Amino acid sequence: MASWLMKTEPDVCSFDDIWKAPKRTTGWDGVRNYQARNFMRDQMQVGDEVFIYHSNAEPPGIAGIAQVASSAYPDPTQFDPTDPHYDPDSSRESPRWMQVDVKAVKKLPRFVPLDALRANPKLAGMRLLQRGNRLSITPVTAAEWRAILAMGGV
DNA sequence: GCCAACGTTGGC
DNA sequence: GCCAACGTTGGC
Repeated sequence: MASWLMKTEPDVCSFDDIWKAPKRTTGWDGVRNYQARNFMRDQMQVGDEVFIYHSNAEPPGIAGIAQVASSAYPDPTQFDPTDPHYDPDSSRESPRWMQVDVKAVKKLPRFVPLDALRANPKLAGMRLLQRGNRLSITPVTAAEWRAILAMGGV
């Protein structure tokens, strides 16, 4: 089983929003980056564990644990001209953008802020923390996963 | 609101 | 295929 970190802006969709959604599950739509799409399409498996990270937040950081709840399927927002993520160059015959479903599993007893992640030497190599990283979906190693769980009080 | 970093686009 | 221009991300 693989582990991942997925960024979301809590003003748009927070961990609590996923928790409160029907079946605690939401479609992870709106990804418009090929590398992130390829992670979902080619590598994610149902049951993979996911940290939900709040970006553009005060403070930014990891709020909870989720799991991948579906394999990848076409993101419907790419076909909707009224949606901000509409992509006129995509087609239903050959969809460009994919999404997975994500199910909330557990809120971390302690929110783990970005500055705490940066301060932990065990996480020095973490993809999220590398200079200039903007990727909204990144792999998490088993050691990183364990270290962050401990920081979050699990 | 600023701006560094990065991905994408499109002219050539 | 190069690369300048542009748009976006996301911490601060």
